[in-house]
Amino acid sequence: MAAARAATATVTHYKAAGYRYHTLMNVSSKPERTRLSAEDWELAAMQLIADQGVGAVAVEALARQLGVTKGSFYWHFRTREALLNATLERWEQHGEREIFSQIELIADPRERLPELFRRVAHELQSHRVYAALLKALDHPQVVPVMARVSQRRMDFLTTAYREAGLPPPQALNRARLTYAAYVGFLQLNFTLGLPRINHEEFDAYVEHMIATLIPA
Amino acid sequence: MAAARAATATVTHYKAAGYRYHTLMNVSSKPERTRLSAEDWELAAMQLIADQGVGAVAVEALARQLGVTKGSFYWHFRTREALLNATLERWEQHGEREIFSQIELIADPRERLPELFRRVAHELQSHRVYAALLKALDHPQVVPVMARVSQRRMDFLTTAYREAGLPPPQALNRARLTYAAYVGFLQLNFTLGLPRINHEEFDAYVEHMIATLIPA
DNA sequence: ACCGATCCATACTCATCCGTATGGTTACCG
DNA sequence: CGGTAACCATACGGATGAGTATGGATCGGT
Repeated sequence: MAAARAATATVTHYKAAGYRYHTLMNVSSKPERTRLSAEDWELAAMQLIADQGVGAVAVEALARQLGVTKGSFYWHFRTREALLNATLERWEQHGEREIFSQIELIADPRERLPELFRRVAHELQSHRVYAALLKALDHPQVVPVMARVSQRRMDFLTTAYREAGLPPPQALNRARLTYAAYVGFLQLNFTLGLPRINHEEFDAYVEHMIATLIPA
Repeated sequence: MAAARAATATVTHYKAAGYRYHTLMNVSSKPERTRLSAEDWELAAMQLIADQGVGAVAVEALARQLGVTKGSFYWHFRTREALLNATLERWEQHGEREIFSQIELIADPRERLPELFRRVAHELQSHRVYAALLKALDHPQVVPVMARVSQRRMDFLTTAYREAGLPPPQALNRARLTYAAYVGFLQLNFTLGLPRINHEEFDAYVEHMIATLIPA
């Protein structure tokens, strides 16, 4: 009765850099399962959030996807809520280093903002979790996380605009405008699929953003 | 056994202008129920969407709020999906006339955009449904509606920017940027509650938007 | 080789919510 | 005033998903 296990196989870990690797690529042979850890559940949950939103994080569905049953889950986590919190916290930690570490290496403050825009624009796959979390703000667990993350990013933008020459009050408003444009863009694209903008036109849009929002 | 009826009373119809009026304001007296129509259910659903999102539209919850039972609902609608579709369609119809009818009366194209910005900014209560619908784009029923509405608004913005003097390609990109800023602003405010911006500072932000996005 | 700790499967309970069936009540019309 | 259609209540069935109980399997250390 231990069949129906290698059914849904493709796991494709979210940034599985350096983690334990027991993804099963084979089609219908032995599942070659390793035992799972709490981390595995969190990563799978994160992937699920990116693909289908926070609401899709159900323990039985996750268990099927990982090739186990609920029994495993409730050993690692006390409740579904606990998994969500752990996953969100992991995302918050991991996500901070993603952009800021790279950007702060750019010496010239004038070049920092355009470069930030271009990089963010071309790394969209990494922002799918953020977009999914935006749509889940009615869920009380995600609100504080998103509030912290958004605040930090806004602060970053504000100082960047100041360093680019804007007087403080304008810098704050420009940061608000920029961040709102970023958030809105996420929504209007890979959640709503507005007239699927193509590559070169997208680049033109990014350059237009830079020209409009960043002071010469 | 017909008690537990005047429990949840406050209905506060969404724009109940000219509709049948059987909202019960009294606290604990007779509910003075009139019989319901399909329209009543749609309005209540719309209110619920604005308050708690699309996912909260459950027929038994709605029935409780309206002081009836499911039996009523399934007389007016074949299914829950049907109610959602009807509600969304009603919103789409009703929402179109809301802004455009007023704005197109403004003769000078140069004044049209700033005026649009100011009005939209001060009528935020009316955009709560739109914000809730943005968070429900994983729900297949809302996607086509939002696609149509967003496309129409984008087109409106694009021609407005052209009339304000921008060359066509720039006008399109500026419209994209503006609309993204609008959408993002909705998210970051009454779903996420970022540092609750106050009134005068908010006006300053709107003027900053106008100065930044609208060509002199 | 054994044994305790770790990990997982099976089989439940319980709550929620959509939808159906059916009979009762209220309004309206001739 | 009587009857038909519109409206609603009650009581189901069935599906889903969270959480619990408990015993079996597996791993690591000694």
